[in-house]
Amino acid sequence: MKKDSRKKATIYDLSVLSGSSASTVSAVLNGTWRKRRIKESTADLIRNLAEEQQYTTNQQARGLRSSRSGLIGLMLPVHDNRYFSSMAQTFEAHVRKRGQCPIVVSSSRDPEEERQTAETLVSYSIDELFICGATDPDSVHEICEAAGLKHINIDLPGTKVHSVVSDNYEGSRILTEAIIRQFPADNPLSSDELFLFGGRNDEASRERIRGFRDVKRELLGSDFEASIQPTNYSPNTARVAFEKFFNERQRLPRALFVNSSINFEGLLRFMSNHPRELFADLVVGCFDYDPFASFLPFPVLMIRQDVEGMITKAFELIKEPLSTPKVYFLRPELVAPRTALSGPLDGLKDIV
Amino acid sequence: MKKDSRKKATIYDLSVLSGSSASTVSAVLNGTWRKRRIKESTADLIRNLAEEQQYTTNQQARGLRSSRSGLIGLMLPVHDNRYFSSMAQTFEAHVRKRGQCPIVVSSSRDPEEERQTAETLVSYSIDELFICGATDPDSVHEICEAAGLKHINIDLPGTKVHSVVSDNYEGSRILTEAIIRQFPADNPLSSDELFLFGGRNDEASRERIRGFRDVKRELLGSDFEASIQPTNYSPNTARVAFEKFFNERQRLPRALFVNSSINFEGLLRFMSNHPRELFADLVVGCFDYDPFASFLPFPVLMIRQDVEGMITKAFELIKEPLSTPKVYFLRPELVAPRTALSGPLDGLKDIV
DNA sequence: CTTGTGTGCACAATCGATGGTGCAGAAAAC
DNA sequence: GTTTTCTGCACCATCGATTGTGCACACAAG
Repeated sequence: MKKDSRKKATIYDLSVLSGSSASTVSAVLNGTWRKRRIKESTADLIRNLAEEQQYTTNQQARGLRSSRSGLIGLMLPVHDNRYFSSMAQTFEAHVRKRGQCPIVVSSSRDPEEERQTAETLVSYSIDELFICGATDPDSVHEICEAAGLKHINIDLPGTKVHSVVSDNYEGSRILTEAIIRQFPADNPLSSDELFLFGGRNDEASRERIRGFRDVKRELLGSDFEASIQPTNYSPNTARVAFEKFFNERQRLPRALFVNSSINFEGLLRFMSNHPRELFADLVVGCFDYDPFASFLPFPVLMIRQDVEGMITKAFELIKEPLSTPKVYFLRPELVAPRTALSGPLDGLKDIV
Repeated sequence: MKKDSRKKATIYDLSVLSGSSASTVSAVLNGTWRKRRIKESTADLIRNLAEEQQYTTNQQARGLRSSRSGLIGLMLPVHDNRYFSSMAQTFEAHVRKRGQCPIVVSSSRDPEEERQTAETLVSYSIDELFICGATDPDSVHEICEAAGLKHINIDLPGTKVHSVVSDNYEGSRILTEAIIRQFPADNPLSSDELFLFGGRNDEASRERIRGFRDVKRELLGSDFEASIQPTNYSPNTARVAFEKFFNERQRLPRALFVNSSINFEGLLRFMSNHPRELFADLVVGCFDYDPFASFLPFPVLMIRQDVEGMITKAFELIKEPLSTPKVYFLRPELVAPRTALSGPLDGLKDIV
């Protein structure tokens, strides 16, 4: 029987019902009651009433008082992509395990939007912020710093706090080498037949390009300026780049290093305008893993970044007092063509 | 010059600095100052100070007082899937446009977790809740109702408030028919060669199954009980179902209707254990669109649900006073094989 | 010079929880 | 029987904003 079934019960309601003070109710319900020497029986009474009244604590009030909220934020560039959505999925599982509330927000890789998003999150007194793939992590840092908000960089490193990123150089080397080895000895790939499309001037792309170039030089003897075709992380810009390439030479390279599944979608758009024969002998390496992409008609070598590892490491590091900011590298994994890996969804129990 | 550059400025700080009262500062900063007949010059002064002090309003305090938070929630089954992640992406764009803060949370299709998630969101006084793909929307409704929280169902309908869902029956008919027409007249598909895998006993699956059966009977003359193989929304359960089918008959059906891209991942897992020749003549229809899936080696017909339309409609409906709960159907779209559609990411400005 | 009408703002209660402090009564020590 | 030590809890300020109310002063009307 709620007094007013319309509005939520507060500790004051329970205080009246139980005959104790609001502070006693509060202590009982937030677990500090032993410290306050509340009788077991009083606690029981209050807990029962709370149950009966369907009491839940008002987190805004609690947060206001304690300047903490129980919210843990993850800032992503975008949602709609298997890499970032698995990041979100994995992040949520970790936060839930700690009994807190995950809040995932995207900021479109726009530095201004990143800052605004951070400001917004700060204004809700979130407890920690995981900054994933931010274009300008350091200015997000300033905002967090000013608010005394713990934070950490994932995927793209910053210089002000610890970062957890993929070992993009090594991953890129592995991928580039695998692409090259995909070709038979009697008809090997030559340097001018392997191009990298996608990415932009961020740390990840730079490292991948470096790995790509190094391996090309080591295994194919040389590289050349035009083998890198940055397109930004946009499907459409990538599509345009492929079209342009194709229009100029009437063919695609024999092998492509595609710098993210988002750019790979640009290749798909290109493909939809061209006959499938054009891709019969193509070999693609993609820095990112997408299960469907792995089964395309041509060999697709993929790099799966260690999302679970990054999140785990980030959770460890975020609580550490900041010494000098370090960057932790996690080695990503090469995924052979036609491979369906399990993902964060497999951790969920099957509901029938 | 902040007084204490460490802690955030409050209206009281600005009140001291400006020589006005806190209520004046508050009114100026939240826009109600004209109503309160504050002088333009006072307002200017305060706004400048706010800027200077990098004031941002504490949303917890504001929310506590006004029992609103500016947070708009979206509850998803899972993140890691193109359908739901595009839902999140689209939702965010809409919420941002309204100047509010999106918060996206997943609840694993677990009714208990759905309820808990709803409780949590309620305790943060979120302003509206979009319930997407919930297993038990009606008990989430109870929670929202009790808290006076506006809410709406998306993707899977409830009976207590308005719902916006795909026209699954019609979509399924379109898809089934397209699968059948994919086969040539001289070697047409027969009823016993077309199976539906995936889904479970939810409204969407039931409607899709109904459409599937109706079209089979209309175009192929008959249907049979075993043509439906529910597997739950789990990649692995789907894989097992395919394995079982294959072990029993040493082949796959000529054509498959796969009831969600999640189940399609189960087919991928099956594929990775079998030679590609096995799939040379396969035709797959999938209820969900994924750009990479569309380019697999065999023809993949896909249904793209109108995410943008659903979100838009949901935003319209959620503010309407509740008459009798209605279900709004949005017709999904058939996507031909090898089609790369643009998505919510294309709306973002290109940052270089 | 008084009454009336605006203008421009300050005051104070309030939202719901937290946590420091203090106090009454019981039990234990002397 | 008095003093000390525990128990068990109540009181109250506080977090930072919002908002209804009221008041002082200026100016116009009568």
